[in-house]
Amino acid sequence: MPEPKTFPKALRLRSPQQFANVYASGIYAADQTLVINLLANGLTTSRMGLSIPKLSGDAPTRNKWKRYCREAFRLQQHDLPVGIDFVVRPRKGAKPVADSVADSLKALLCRGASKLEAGS
RNA sequence: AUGGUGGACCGGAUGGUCGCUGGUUCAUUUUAUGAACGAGAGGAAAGUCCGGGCUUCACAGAGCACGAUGGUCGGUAACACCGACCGGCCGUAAGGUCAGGGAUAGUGCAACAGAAAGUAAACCGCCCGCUUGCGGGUAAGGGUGAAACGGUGAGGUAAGAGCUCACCAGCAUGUCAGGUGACUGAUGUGGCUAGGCAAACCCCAUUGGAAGCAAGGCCAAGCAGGAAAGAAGAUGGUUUACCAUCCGGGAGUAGCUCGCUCUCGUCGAUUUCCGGGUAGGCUGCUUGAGGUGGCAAGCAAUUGUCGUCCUAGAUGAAUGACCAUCGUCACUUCGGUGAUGACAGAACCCGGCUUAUGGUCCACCGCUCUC
RNA sequence: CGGGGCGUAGCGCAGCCUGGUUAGCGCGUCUGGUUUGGGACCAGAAGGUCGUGAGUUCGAAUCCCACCGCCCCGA
Repeated sequence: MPEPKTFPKALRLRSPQQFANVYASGIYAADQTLVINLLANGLTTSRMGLSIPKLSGDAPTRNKWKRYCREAFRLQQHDLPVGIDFVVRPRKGAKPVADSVADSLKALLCRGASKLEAGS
């Protein structure tokens, strides 16, 4: 029986306070596609927040970013490190492509998790 | 076939798997979780350029100021929108386009050139006089300019001139006919010339209260106040606390004045400055000038009536990903292969306008060729 | 949702309100002079769709309208 690949509200960051905490940690990882800020949350699951600025493009383009990021997290969530709050934002100038977003998310989270352990 | 003009429509369809948002029902039931069912971006959702609905501000009352609109008639909840018609301009035409009221209400503007740029004016020229350079007459001719105070002909004269006359153009004004009207057609009179720019100020007519769903209403939670400035009282009723009138101060009526409302008059309204708390939930929130089909009225915009349908409500913010079949397009070795797009994403809701953009169809016009 | 401002030479600005004759100023660039050479200095030159498109006017950077881009406020 495979684990359910859902994405309810409990797996999202929803308040300005949560976002501020993540940014305050100062730990991040980046590549050609994405930039991710991380913070250990002490829970058994990871939670994702999205920050798509106006510079990323017009409204349809920003929607694409959000949907690709959510899809990437939903489908891969059981292969990713747990107990992390993180905020995803697109790299300046990058184009929203589904495959590269998924690869980038996984690689950056693994890298960020090891950084968190090293820091603590 | 080719070039053009105007208009209408569409914005892929069906099924499956995994997700997301909110709705209804059921189950567990403290929050919540699960299951089933059915719903889930646009023609422009955009720009925010107009007009409304709705809500609040307490009165929306007057005058001034400020803004908007500007052919006529109609449509509409309303408009700067739409329809029909009238007039000017552009186009061979189909058609397009126009802030399209007023220049004898007033003030103003016109560089350079040119003699002169607006109650006209004499540079050259023409004519007369005296005389070798001036005085007078003259707007027919030259030249300048975007624009120069009507055109043609005849009379007239020293030379000329609407100086006079005829016709034409144009202006003002009256009558008749048609039209609801803008206006059109015909005709008379006047005086011979009145120029352009009001997207220059302005005048005229019509019209506009302001702010916006972060409006507004309800609930929960939470905190701490301090400093400075600061007006004028009087009379009457009279159970020393209120009421009434006058006077004065302040606030509101997002410009000013009046008016109106509220409030205070030393036990201190109010204003300014510093500091402190909250940034949660519910509601407004989707059934509406609503869509769609028939019939009727109207040239049309649109309206009436009957039937039928219920069709997004998010809030770190849903509407997505993959697969199959069909459709469409491109390439093609006719087996297939590839693409499935362009502009673009609801945030209180409608009516328009503007801008962006892929395609299909229809009607009409010009030219050439063929039958 | 509401309000305001800007766009002119490579850069920073003026001119716009009140339309007109060659669209100016500073820095920078180029050429020449001066110097052994450079800098500084002196002389001269080049460089402009006035954001885009329509309109009003004889004439538009200027007035009017629409659009594009950028910036800043308020709730």
